[in-house]
Amino acid sequence: MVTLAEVAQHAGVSASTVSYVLSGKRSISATTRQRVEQSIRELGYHPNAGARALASSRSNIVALMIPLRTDMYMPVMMEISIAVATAARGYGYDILLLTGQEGPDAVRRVTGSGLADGMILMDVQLDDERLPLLRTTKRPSVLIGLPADPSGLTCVDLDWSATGALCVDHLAGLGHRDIAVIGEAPGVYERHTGFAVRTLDGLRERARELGVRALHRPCEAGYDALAATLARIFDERPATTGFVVQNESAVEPLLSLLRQQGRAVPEDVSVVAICPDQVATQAPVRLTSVAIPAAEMGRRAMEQLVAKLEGRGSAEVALIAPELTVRASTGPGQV
Amino acid sequence: MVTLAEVAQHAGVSASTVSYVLSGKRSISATTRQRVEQSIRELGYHPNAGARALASSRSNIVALMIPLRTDMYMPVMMEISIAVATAARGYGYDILLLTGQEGPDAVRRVTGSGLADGMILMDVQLDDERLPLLRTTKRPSVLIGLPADPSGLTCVDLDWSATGALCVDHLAGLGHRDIAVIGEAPGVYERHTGFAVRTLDGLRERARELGVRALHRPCEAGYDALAATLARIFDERPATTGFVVQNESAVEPLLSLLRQQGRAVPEDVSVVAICPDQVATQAPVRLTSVAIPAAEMGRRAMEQLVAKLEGRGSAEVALIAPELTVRASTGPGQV
DNA sequence: TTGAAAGCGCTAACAC
DNA sequence: GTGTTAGCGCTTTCAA
Repeated sequence: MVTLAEVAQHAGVSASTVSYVLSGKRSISATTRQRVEQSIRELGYHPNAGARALASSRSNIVALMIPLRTDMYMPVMMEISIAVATAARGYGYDILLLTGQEGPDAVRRVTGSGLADGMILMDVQLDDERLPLLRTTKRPSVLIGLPADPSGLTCVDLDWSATGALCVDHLAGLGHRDIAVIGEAPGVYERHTGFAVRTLDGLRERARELGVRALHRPCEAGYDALAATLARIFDERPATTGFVVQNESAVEPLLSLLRQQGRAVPEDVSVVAICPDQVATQAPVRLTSVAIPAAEMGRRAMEQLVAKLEGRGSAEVALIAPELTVRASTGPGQV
Repeated sequence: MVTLAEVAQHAGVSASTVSYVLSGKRSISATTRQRVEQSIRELGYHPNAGARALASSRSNIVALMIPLRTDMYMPVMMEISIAVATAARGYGYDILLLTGQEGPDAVRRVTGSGLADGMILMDVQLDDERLPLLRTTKRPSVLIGLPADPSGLTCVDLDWSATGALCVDHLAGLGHRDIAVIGEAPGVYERHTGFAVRTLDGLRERARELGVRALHRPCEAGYDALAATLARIFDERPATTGFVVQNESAVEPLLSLLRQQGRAVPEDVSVVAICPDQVATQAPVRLTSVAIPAAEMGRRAMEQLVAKLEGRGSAEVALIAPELTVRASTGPGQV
């Protein structure tokens, strides 16, 4: 293993000079720099991460806590993770992957050991049990998601409440008066997962304002579960002409079933989805949808974290405005 | 920040004693151990990761390289990652998440800096450019996937070749003579991704042995792409009665289209899928399928890696035998 | 069963 | 612009 001292000797300079060439923390003459860089290349030197972390008390690692659950839509989680990791490398950080299984203990462990300089948390619940810890730790953190009380925390999230409202706006604007919401699995609401609850709240409030009826039904993954849910909906509200779907695994089954039942989309029934664009555009009917900007969320979370790590930036909530793209699944309701 | 020295002082013992209590590498009297553990708890001590890594030259971190691409089925990647991370914690390791974007350089960086003690690589191509490096590095690694030449490497994978053969066996056994294979996106084959190529090879060979005709068509994600692919297949081989699908995003569209065309599954046409059980059981027709044992692959990869890290275990290929579960999507072919 | 002490490789004062 | 050096907090001989 090549050490900094060996590089220094090879280049005929002192250890600190090599260190400063690497960090750029003080000016170095062009010739010295070149000599050092040459030696580094020739010897194949790589700075030792542990020694660096010990001496500088910075690991250049950021922890990312992902959910362990299987009722969340994995591609979105994955896209966020990849965006975080990619952005992190751009700032010189690596990502430590933590699953939610350790819960708050993981925060303590990572934070206490100096393993990571900061952390990003996904799958935030309204009353998340990790929050008290985050507020007291000196290590910076960023949430992807918005808890009930974000005070003292930095959060990045889609504005889910506005997303719900936007869906109603669109359908109501087209003349739909009876809307059904096909939601995430029941467990998601039972855990008080922020995005699902807020979407519903925003949607219901706007519906009330506009005098539209909104019926919400959670739905497990799979064709059969959706079939049952759909049957119940038409049973309770036969006049339903508009659907809002916030459940990726329900999208295809829904379209398929409506078709089988002879309900044409968008002539008889309109569907708005809250899902990644990829899902919306790959469905049998191109779906009018509010996109989930997974990559942007990941990227912005990392940006915020770096700002905090560098002493800039502070506790704040950054909500991304939802955008609804009209495609082929929505049309006029009753005239 | 609490240090080991402070704990030692508080407990009235030497630093080395505290260290040995923590590592268990030498016997400690019960009373001493209790005193030390008490102090650790009272002071809220967490060993510093950097110092540990520096002194022991082991970071207790394992790198996991995941693909950056979006044409792989994310839920499987995610499930593998979670299984790896979960297993890792059980062995006292944390996971460093690397995306494929840095390519071989990531291997060099992580390996050279001592950031990770070993690594696990996903999305392995037959002629993967990272392999030469892995063979020469002293740091242990495990591939999830099987390259063309696995010599000197440790690999864990589903036996994809046997998987392909198994699908043909099943369909041929039911009397189908004309089989169509709906595969992954073209790019997956163009990159020579191991699992896709091997599945196809195994399938074709068995088809030849059994005198069955097999037509392979790659397929991009999405409803429209599948519709085009399906049309071509029936155009070229109108007598096709059996399908093998190795493309999760094609499953629902396929069933939906067959239904629309009046081809009943399994009465007119049989479908075997190669996909996670979750996909197979949630489809509108419960699919006969060969499961992708994502969690098992992740767990076993981590097991192998730990074995190598501890000096046990060595280069070897561990193939998981495929299992075909008969469900409702396959039935007798022409009589 | 325990202690003392020499590093591990790097960073960042502090000197010049 | 560059060199010297004192740690960073832990592991692990060596010695008792």
